Amino acid sequence: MAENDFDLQKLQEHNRNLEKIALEVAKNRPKEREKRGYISKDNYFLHNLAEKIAKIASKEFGQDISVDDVNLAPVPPKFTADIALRIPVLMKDIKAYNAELLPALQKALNSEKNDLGLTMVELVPPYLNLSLDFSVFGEEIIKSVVDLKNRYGENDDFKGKKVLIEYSSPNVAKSMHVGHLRTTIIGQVLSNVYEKCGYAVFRLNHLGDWGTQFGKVGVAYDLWKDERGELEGQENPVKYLAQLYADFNKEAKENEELNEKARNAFHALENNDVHMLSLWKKFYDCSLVEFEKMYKRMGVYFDSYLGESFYQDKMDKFIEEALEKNIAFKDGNAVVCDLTRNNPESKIPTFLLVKSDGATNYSTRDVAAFYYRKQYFKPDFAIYVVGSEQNLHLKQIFETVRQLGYQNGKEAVHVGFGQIKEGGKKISSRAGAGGLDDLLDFVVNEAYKNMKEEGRDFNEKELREIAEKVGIGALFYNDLQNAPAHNIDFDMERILSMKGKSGPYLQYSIVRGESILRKAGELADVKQINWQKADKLEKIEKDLLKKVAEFPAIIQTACKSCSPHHIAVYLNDLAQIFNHFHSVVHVIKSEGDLKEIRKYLVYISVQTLKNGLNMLNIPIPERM
RNA sequence: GCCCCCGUAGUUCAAUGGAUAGAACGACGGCCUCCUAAGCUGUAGAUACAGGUUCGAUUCCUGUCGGGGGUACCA
Repeated sequence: MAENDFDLQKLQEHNRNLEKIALEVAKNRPKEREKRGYISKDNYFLHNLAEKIAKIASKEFGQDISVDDVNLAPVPPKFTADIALRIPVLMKDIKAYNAELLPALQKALNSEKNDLGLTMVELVPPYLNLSLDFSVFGEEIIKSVVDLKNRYGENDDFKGKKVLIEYSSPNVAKSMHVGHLRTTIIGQVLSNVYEKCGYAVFRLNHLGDWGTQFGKVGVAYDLWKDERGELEGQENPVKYLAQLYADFNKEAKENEELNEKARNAFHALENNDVHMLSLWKKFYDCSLVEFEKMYKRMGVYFDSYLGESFYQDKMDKFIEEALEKNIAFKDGNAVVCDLTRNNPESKIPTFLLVKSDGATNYSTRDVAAFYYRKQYFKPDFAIYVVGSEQNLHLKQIFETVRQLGYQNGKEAVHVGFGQIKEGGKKISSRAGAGGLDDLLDFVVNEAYKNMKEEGRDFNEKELREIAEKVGIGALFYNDLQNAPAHNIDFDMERILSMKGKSGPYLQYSIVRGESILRKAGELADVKQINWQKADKLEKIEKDLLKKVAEFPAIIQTACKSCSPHHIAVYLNDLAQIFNHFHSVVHVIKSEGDLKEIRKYLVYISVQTLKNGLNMLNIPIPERM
C-alpha cells in the first residue's frame, strides 16, 4: 500500500474523529445553553398585558382562559385605539362567540386599566379596542430594550429542550451553487431563532459524501486525469471535479457502459477498495476546504459534518430489522421497503433500501442517520431543511423509522422549501448563477459600484468591507423574505437594485440611526426622564414603540412555524416606520425630556433591527 | 395515471378564520440651506373560476382550470 493510500482503517479513524467532535458537542451544548441563560417573557409588556387580560377574563367568564387565546392585534387607522383584542378567539374554548358577554368584560378591564397600562377600553364588536397609556408603555418598552440589549426578543419557551437541525448538506465533489443557498440560509437562521427561544441547538451538515456520484467522479478521474492533470495541481479543485462529473454524465448518455463502471466503482468503495477510498478522501478533503471558505463568508457554521459516509458501516442492522418486521422484502439482491404492509393507510410508494447490485442508497443512510442521532444526540426535536422535491423521500424515512419503532410522535419535521426559479424556469446560467462563490462576488461587486457612483467618502479597504456586507445582505434578504414552501423568483436585477424592500434598506436604516445616536450625545439615565412627556409624542413615534413591542412575539411565530420570513417581513415594516419617523421628526433639534425620549426611540429601533438582522445572518455595516 | 406544493396589483412577495387585503419594483407627480436621498411622500392598481362550511373565508372543505415538483436501483 502506498503512503498516501487511504484504507478502511484510516476511514474508521476519520469517522471516529468526526464522531468524537459530534459527541462532545452533543454533551456540552445543553450546558453551554444553560450557562448562557434564558430571557423570561415577563420582560415583555405585551406578554404581561395578555396574562393580565387572561386572568381577568377567566374570572369574568368563570372558566380558565389561556394566555395564548388572548389575541392582540393592530388596529386599523380609522380607529384611535392602539391594540385590538379579538374576542371570538378569546372565547373559542368557552362557548360560541357571544356579544352579550362583551360589556361585562369591557367593564372589568376598564376598572383595571391603570394596572394594565391603558387609558381606555372601547367596545367595537367583535373587538375590544385598547388605548395605551404611553407614559407607561413608552417607559416599559424602552426599559426592556435597554435592559436586554442584544437579547431583546428572546424567550424561554423551550428551555431545557434540544433541537437538531440538518441543513446545507452539499454534495462533495460538486460545486456549491445557488440551489444550496436556501437550505443553507434557512437552516442557519432557524438555528439562530431556535436558540433565541431557549433550545440547545445542534447544527448538522449531512454531507453528501457517499453514493453513486463517487463512482462516477472516480471513474471519470481515472479515465481523464492524464489529459486533464491530477487533482493536486488544480487551481480550483472543486470546479475541476464538478466538471468531471458533468462531463461523465454527458458521456454516459451515449455510453451505458460508463454507468455500469460507476456503479461498480461505488460498490467497490462500499467494499472498502483502497484505490476508491483514496480517491474518496482526496475529493472529500478539497471539497471541505472549499465549503468552509464559503460558509465563513456567509457567517454559517456547523457543529458537525457527520455526512452520509459516516453511516456506511451502520446500515446492515436496519435492513435486517426491516426484513424481520415485514416492512421490507427481498427481491433478488435488492431489498424493497413496502410501508403499506403494516400500515395500508399510509399509501406510501415502495422504495429501495438495497439496490440490486447490493449497494445502499440515500434512504438507507437516512434511516441509519436518524437512528444514530436519536441514540447519541437524543434531540427533543429534529428539523430537516431539505428541498420540497424530497417530500416523498422524507415521508418515507419518517414512516420507516416509525414502523421500526424509533419514533413515536412528531419529533422530526421536514422544512421543505421551493426552488429558485428564473422567469418561471429552473435557474441556469446567467450572470453569477453558476457557482455560489461567483454569485456572491457578483452581488458584492454591484454594491461596490453603487457606492463608488454615489461618491461615498470611504477608502478602498472600507469600500470593499462594506460592499461585502451589503452584497451578502441583499442576497440573503431576497431569499429570506419568502415563505419557505414557495418557489422563489431569482431576479438578479431586483437584487442588484438594492432599493426598497431589501437587505440594504434595513442596513441603511440602522446606519442612519447610529449616525443620529453618535451626534445626539449620551443617552440620559432612564430613571431621570419624565415619562409623562411620552404622551406628547407624534403618532408615528407611538407607532414605532408599538412596532418594537411586537418583536418578541414575531420571534415566537417564526420559531413555531419554522418560517424565518416572518422576521424578514417584520423588520421591513419596522424600518419603514423608523424611516418615516426619521423624516418627520428631528431628534437633535428636539428639546428637554422629549429629546431624550426620542433618542431612546432611535436606540430601540436600531437595537431591534440589529437583533433581527443578526438572527437573519445578515451582516451590519457601521457605515455605508 | 397517482401523490405533494402553489395560484393575491403589470411584476416580485406579505397577510396566526376577523375591521378598509399590506409592501416593494415598475408608471406618473412632490421633497435634500435640516440627524447619510441605498431615504421620505402623493396617485392608479389585486384574492384564477364555481360551489360549500362559518356571525365572518385570501386563509378551511369539494370540484374545475393553470403553474411547479415527485413517482424504487441519483442524492
